[in-house]
Amino acid sequence: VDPTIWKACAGTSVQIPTVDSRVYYFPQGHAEQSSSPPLLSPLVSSQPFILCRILAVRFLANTETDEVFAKIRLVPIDRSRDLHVLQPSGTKPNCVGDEDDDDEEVVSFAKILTPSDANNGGGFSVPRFCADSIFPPLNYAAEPPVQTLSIRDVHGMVWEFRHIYRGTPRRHLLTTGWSKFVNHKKLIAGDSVVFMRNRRTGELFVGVRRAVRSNADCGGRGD
Amino acid sequence: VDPTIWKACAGTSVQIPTVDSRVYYFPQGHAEQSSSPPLLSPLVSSQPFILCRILAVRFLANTETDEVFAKIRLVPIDRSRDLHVLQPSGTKPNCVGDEDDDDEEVVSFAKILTPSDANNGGGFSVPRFCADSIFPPLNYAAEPPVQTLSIRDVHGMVWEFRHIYRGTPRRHLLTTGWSKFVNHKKLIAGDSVVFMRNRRTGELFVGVRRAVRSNADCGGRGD
DNA sequence: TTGTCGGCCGATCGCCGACAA
DNA sequence: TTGTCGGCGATCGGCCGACAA
Repeated sequence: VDPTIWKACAGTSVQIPTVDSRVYYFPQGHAEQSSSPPLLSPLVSSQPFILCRILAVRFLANTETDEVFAKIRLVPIDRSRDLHVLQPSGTKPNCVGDEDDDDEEVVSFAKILTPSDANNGGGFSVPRFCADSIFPPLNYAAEPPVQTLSIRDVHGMVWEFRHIYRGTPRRHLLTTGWSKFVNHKKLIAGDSVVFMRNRRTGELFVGVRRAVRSNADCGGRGD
Repeated sequence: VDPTIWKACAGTSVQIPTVDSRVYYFPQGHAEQSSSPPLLSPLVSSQPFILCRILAVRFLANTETDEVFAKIRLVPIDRSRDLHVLQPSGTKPNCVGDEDDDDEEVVSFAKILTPSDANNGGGFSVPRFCADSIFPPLNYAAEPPVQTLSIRDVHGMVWEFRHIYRGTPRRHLLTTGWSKFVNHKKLIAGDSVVFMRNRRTGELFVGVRRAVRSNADCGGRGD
């Protein structure tokens, strides 16, 4: 996944350290968060934290859920032992050297899906700011102003959406194509979509953030 | 899976040897047919065939495809080494001692699905013989004669079908419920369904046989 | 006897403006 | 500005008899 798109999908609360920077690795925290706890030697897991150098960072996305995550390869600074570490998105090692490398070549906008966006007649209310700053300008002379957007997801798959400006009062909507997207990505109210535009090329991208579900939200809906 | 139901699903061309009978095990054939070739010691795989005794037979069904298969545990007769062997349905070891244990407590009928059965308006043409010999008799005094059949698949899941006798000329059809079954089992024209009735209890069962697809049939339809 | 077709009816999908928060 | 609602037209699923193989 392109790192800039990846960062826009992950959001600004996620900071990934750069290669060669130094971080503290917390074995305990890694074991608690990982679905498949890492195999660590007792020597490693007995330490509360270990100063490491970052060898490599890979920006990835889950094939099924579209959720972004990074694989960060660490090497202890006082030892030569090599570790593979899976770093869940939304968390980060405590960075010692933190470099902000924001070139802002991608502008993005995120919206939490309302029940109407996720459930009802297959439409999406586009906030005015998103339509103005992300989508190509409509021809407002036309009646109604309408265009078809081709938007790439993190896998490179292209989705088409009918973008129309209508209703009284006027508002921006995504209609045809939206419902298929929601169903395919299994989005529900509370999840977020992220629309992005590359400032240079004008290319559009769409990402997905799943809502953090508390146990209470998980009832019913077994399939 | 109940062995009698299993056998009806597999069809008469499949013969599974009984426990304690002796068979020849062909390592080469096993390796060629298995999707995950067995790990065999060179001593075993270098032999063309090995006389074995059958320790245990388990009748199973694939959770996704409903296809039946058996796990047969063998032990070489001249050695004490123990092997786990997956026996694909539709093939069999060459039986030395073959016992036919058919008590015929289940009567079955198989039909290859026509395009109309699989694709069109959600109906299934029930061959007269199947309706007469497998399904409970309809009340032909009613207009139209109709009943709801509750039929169990190999996993024990119950499916409901509306069985009606109508049209000119009259014929047996499965209507409501059939389409859901076809979609859930991902059946296409050329596949078969097997209807079974337990003579003693009258209980109904339904099984599925996938058509053997040549490479030419596999084009398109990627999902 | 049974495979396929066109007709037709009802359910669902999804686009729409109205309205209010 | 935008979330939700009811209306309604188009589409689709699926039940039907006709007809022919």
